[in-house]
Formats: sequence, structure tokens, C-alpha cells
Amino acid sequence: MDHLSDVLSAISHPSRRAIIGRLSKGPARFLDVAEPFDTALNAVTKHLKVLERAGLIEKKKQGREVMISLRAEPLRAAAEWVHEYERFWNERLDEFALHFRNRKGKN
Amino acid sequence: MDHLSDVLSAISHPSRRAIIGRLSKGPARFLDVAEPFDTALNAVTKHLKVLERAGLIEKKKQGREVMISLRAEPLRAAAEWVHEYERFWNERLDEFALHFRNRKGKN
DNA sequence: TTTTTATTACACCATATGGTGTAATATCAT
DNA sequence: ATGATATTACACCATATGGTGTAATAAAAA
Repeated sequence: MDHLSDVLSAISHPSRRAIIGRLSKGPARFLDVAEPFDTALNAVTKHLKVLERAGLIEKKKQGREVMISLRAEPLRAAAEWVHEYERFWNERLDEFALHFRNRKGKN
Repeated sequence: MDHLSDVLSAISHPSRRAIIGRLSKGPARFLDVAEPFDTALNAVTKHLKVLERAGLIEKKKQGREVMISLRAEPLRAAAEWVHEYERFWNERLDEFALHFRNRKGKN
């Protein structure tokens, strides 16, 4: 799988988006990250592994604790991909307008 | 699952992003959409169903053909979510700078 | 009307995902 | 040394995903 797919897949789960939201307020220990969830800690570990594989977090072991911090840079590619279609979601384009817009783009 | 998760999940597959790219150039018949892929047509039908469930495409039956068109609006929520983290991917923030930035945001 | 064409439905399969419980490891505190 | 704490590893399970082949449907063409 390509990297962009990994990133988009990683952020497609609400718990993982919540984790990113939490980490955007600063690094946190594993248990702090896990605290809002009512799942087992194992599940959180797995979510963190998915985020790590996508390059979206960093883990740093400090004693027996693990500090987790956000690495948002991979989100840039996601933002860029989505941004390609920004012009489409503002107006409702009928087929003729769309065709005209595309012809214009080709000149 | 919430809608945003559906949308992000839908665009996390390269074939489905390719389909969206194709449709951004204008509506297309099913076979035209399917043409670039070397999978069975069934697989394309399934991808289209995922995109439809996410609200990213519209199907309109015309005779025996199906015209498929892009509905990019759901991408807006995805763009907005990712945009939240834009400030993080430009500079490399160490933990102190991050903490300071957060404190500033709270005042 | 028969045949081709476009698309979907159904049944199936391998692997991925997201969760669990229990055990292992490593570090800190007593 | 013993025990508590933080985190992960392992084995397991149900369901989702992405693919396949074959059959069904509906409309166009012959």
C-alpha cells in the first residue's frame, strides 16, 4: 500500500482521530492517551501502532513510561489530495458547467 | 460509524481515489470508470458502492447504462478535519514550543 | 425474437481490522 | 527482594474488506 493510503486509513477511525486531537495539545503518556476510551488498553496499543505505521506519531520510552507525540507532517499529503477537489464542493455544478470548466483548464 | 469516518475510509483506497480523479473530469459511464483497472468489473462495482455510501458519487440510470458523477461535498468535512492540524506540519515543534503555543491559544 | 451489451447480485475466499483476555516484560517503589 | 505499575506480546474471535467466478437482469441491436 502507498503511504497516502496508510495515512487516510489511519485517520478513518474516530478513536484514532481522537488520539490525534489529544496529542495536538502536547505529548502524552500512554495511559493518558488511553484514558478517554472505554476499551481495553490493548486496543489503544493497536491504534497507536496503526498511527505509528502511518508516521503520525512518535513514541519515546522514558523509564517505564512511553511518551507519545504527534507528527502531523504526513497529514499534509492528505490535505493536498483533498484540496484538489475543493472547487467542487462549493457550487453545485451541472454537467455543462463542469464540461466548460474542464475545457478552460485544458487551454 | 460516523459520516466522516465513512468518507475517510472511502478515499483511503487508491482505486477509489483514482475513480474520484476520473469523475472530477466529468461524469462517466460504468465501463469507462472501470476501464483503467485490471480487476474484475465486480470489484469496481463494490468500490462504487463504498463511494456511494460515503455520498461521494451519484448514479443515474440511463437506458442500460449507468452514469456516475462526483459529489465532492462530503470531502469538505475531511478537508476541515485535516486543516485543523495544518499548523503542525510546517515547522518541527519541540515540546517546549508546543507547550508555549498551547498556552498562548488558551488566553 | 434471439443475441449481445451493461450492470448488478450472489456465493465464496483470503486477509485485515478492531476488539477481547491472559501472560510477559521492564521499571519504579517499598 | 517483593510488589505494584506501565506497556506490550500472544492467542483468539467476529466482522469487514477486496477480490474472484458465475448467474441474473435489463435494455439495445440484429
